Order: sequence, then C-alpha cells, then structure tokens
Amino acid sequence: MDLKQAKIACSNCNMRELCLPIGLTTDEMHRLDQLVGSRRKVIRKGYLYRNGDSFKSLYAIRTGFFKTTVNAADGRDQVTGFQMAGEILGFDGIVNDHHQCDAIALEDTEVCVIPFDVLQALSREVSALQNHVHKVMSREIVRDHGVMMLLGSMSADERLAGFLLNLAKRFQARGFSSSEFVLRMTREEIGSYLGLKLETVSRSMSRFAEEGVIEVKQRQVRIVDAAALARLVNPSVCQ
Amino acid sequence: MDLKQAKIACSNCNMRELCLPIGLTTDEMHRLDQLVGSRRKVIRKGYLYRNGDSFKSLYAIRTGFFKTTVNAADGRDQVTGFQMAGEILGFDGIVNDHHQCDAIALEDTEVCVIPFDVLQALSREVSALQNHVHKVMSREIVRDHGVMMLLGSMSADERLAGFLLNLAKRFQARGFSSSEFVLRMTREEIGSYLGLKLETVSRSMSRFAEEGVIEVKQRQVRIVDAAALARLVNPSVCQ
DNA sequence: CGTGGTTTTGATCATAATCAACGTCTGTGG
DNA sequence: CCACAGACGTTGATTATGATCAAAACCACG
Repeated sequence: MDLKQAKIACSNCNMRELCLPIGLTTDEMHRLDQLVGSRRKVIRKGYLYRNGDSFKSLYAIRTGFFKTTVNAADGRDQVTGFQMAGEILGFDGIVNDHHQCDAIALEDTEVCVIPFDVLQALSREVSALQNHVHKVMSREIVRDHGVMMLLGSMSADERLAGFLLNLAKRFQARGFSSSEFVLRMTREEIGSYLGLKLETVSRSMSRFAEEGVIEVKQRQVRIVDAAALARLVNPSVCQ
Repeated sequence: MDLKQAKIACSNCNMRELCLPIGLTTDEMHRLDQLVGSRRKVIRKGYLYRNGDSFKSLYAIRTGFFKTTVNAADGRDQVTGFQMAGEILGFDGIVNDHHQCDAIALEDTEVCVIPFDVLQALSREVSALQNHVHKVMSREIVRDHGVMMLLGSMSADERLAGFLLNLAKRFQARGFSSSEFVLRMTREEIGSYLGLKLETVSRSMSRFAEEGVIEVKQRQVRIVDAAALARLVNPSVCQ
C-alpha cells in the first residue's frame, strides 16, 4: 500500500467523525478515501481562496483557524464566520463556479482538498454521503440565521456573550476545554463578525471581566460563569 | 393520462426555469415530474411550517410571498428572509430533521411539496438535478452572507436602499416591473429583517421620498432613481 | 362608520461609534 | 540579549445614530 495514499485517507483521520457521516460500512469508508485529492498548508494570513477564484473544491480543515470575509465594493469587509478543525469551507463557490468570499488563515493551517466533482460523483453512489453533504450545508444555513438574529436584534453585550459561548461549545465538541481557550482572532475581527467596533468589543470584554463572568488576558479567555453569559444572551428569562 | 397528475407536473409549470435546472432532456424532465408530490395552499398569516415541526419536504413557491423568522428563547423574533414565487423554502430543516424557523405566508399562497427523500433519490440518478440542489443551497448561503454584510456594517439608509434594490431585482427576474411594486410586508417586518425599528424604516422611506429617490404610498413603492439608491448602498464610490 | 392594525412624525434618550491617547505584547535585527 | 518598531488592545471624552415613548393620521374591512 502506498504510504502517501494511506496518510491522506479519511478512514484513519482523527477529524473523521466531524467531516464525515457516521455509521458507514467498511466498504463505504474505503470508497470515501477517494474523496480527498490532496492536502494543502496555508500559513497565517494566507488565503485559502479569494473572492472571484474559480471554484473546484471544498476544503475540510485538519488543523488551525480560518475566517471568511465578504467584500463590499467600497472596500469594507465583513467577517461572515470563523471556522475550525473539522469544519468545511467553500460552499459559497458552488452557485456561480466562483468563490464569493475570502477564506484567510488566522494561524498556520492544513486542509484536505475535496474536489467537488468527485464529491458529487461519490454522493450519487453513497447515499449516506449525499445526506451528509445536505446536512452540512443545511447546518451552515441555520448557523447563518443565528448570526442574523445576533446582528439584527441583540445588544453589544449579548452579541459578545453569544460569540464566546459558541466558541466554547465548538472547542468542547473537539475535546478541548470549553472554559479556557485562546482567541485566534483580533478584537477588530470579532467586532466585524458581530457588527461592532473593536473598542466596543474591548469594553464589553472588560466589563465581563470586571463582573467576574470571564477572565481575560489578551487573547487568553477563561469563562468563569457560563450561566451568567447564557443569561445575558437571553436576559428576559430571568426577569 | 390522469389530469390531476398532469396539472401538478413540473414540465408544464411556468415557474420551471426558476425552480429547476435548465437544459434537461425530455426524458429527465419527465422523471422530474415525480418530484412534486402535491400542492398546498397557505392562507395569509398561515404557517407553511413552524420551528420544531418534523422535516419531510422542501417547498417551491408557486404564488405569493412568505417570510421566515427565527425565534429567540425570550420571544423576540427575527425575520431571516422574504421568499417569493420560484424560490425554495425549507433547507433549514435538513440538518436536524426538524425545522428551525417559522415560514409564514404574507398573503394567500400556493406551494409545491417536494418530499425530500424523493428529491434525494432523483438527484442520485439525474446529476443535473443534484447539481441544481447544491447550487440553490449555495445561493442561500451566499444570500445569507450578504444579509450579514447589510446588518453588520451598513447604516439604516444603506440597509433600506439595499433591500429595495434587492426586491426590484427579484421582481424583474420574474417579469414584473423592477421600478414599481407593492410591498407584501409591514414596516415592522422590514425592520426586523434589516435590524431596525419600524419607525426608523418609516423615517428612511420618508427621507428617500422627500429626496425624490422613490415614491411611496403605503405599501405601493415606485423607484424613481435606482442609481441614487445604488449609490447609497455604496456611498464611497462617489466620494 | 367605527374599530384595529398600520404608518407617520415629533421629542427625547441610550447605545455604540468616533476620536484620541496611552499601554502592552511580539518578533526582528543589531 | 536588548532595543525598537509595529501591531494590537485598553480606556476616556464626546458625538451621532437609531431606539424609545408618544400622539395623531391613515387605511382596510367587517
């Protein structure tokens, strides 16, 4: 067996349960090893893809953090999401055969390249894969609706609390601490995602720290009282 | 041939080019006639589906307008979109087998019910359909990113201008006037979608009207100077 | 022809943006 | 190893934008 091939097989990847459907037969699992054509490393501040690039592949993150941004014609950028290991990037490119946003590494990263034609061919044969692709895209749509809710009807404190709890949950799902983690993004990037200015993010953080709800030292965050954050996201429940 | 069957066939539906892939062979077209199980009428203010309902089908809108809303635990609602004839509703339900938002008719409507298992089966066989489904979901994701941009980094006037231009474009794509149309939603619903209060929407509308950019009489809107609206959406280009 | 939902407009207020200055960390080259 | 530059983060003072509160007008519909 070719060692290189073995190395990039999904069947022995520890991110498997995040990227792929569960409950596959051994046979199906082996067919899915065709899925990943290659791996690609993207260094900090590098582009995985840019707005306008032709779309050929999706990308499964193996290690590291990305952000995606959409560009307004006038140069304003808006962060539309932060993606971490096990998450899939690139769905924005399907509709027009061109990517419609930038995907930028927030630290040194590695991704699995999933040629989209191969994914389509395989998901015609393996219905568990077909279903999985639909679910992942649906999850992205639901996530986006959550962000709209955040941006459309929450205060600065509520937005930040929601953001921190969301990060915590995703770290936990990957076996990391949900109460202590390092932010990979700047205050400005958080602000862009949350529709706030960086000063507002900083002030809200400081206020949370003052109140003893979190501890912050630069990018190091410890969530001391997750329940208090959760109450913030939805203040009416305690009235 | 059964008349009832003929009546609900996609192959002779005038929304066909909006719902379905183009360039199908006659044979493929006829296979796709299996897609729509039935039609359903939803009266004004009725629910097509509710948050928590089990997910079985997508819905293609034949006539009328819908809104989708997500509910916060505290009762706050956020409108996440307005959908019109030819657009597909229900993708939010795929990920958890339950719908995650409400879809509410803004006027009397009719939809085609597309059982999701049938859609999956057919798109394993007809790759043009598979591709189409992926494109439609991708378009939804890209649209959501646009809304995030709107909510995250635009002023009230910019948001409203963007909203009106978007509606105009969609009416045009359906063969209606892009300069004159009737809003199917209240100021409050527009406000919820744009992250603004209804008074702010009303004031921005009045200001546009004062400046001669639009004419408004209640829900009747005429866009007098689309270029001026476009400039508003992106003010820096004219500086 | 009144009733309720919707829209407009005005006055005031609150939240987050802006402008500004200073602190703190990181990495690089002398 | 230290000094320095530059990016990043914090905090304060002030301002602007849109929210809130309130009242009146308008419209649709039974």
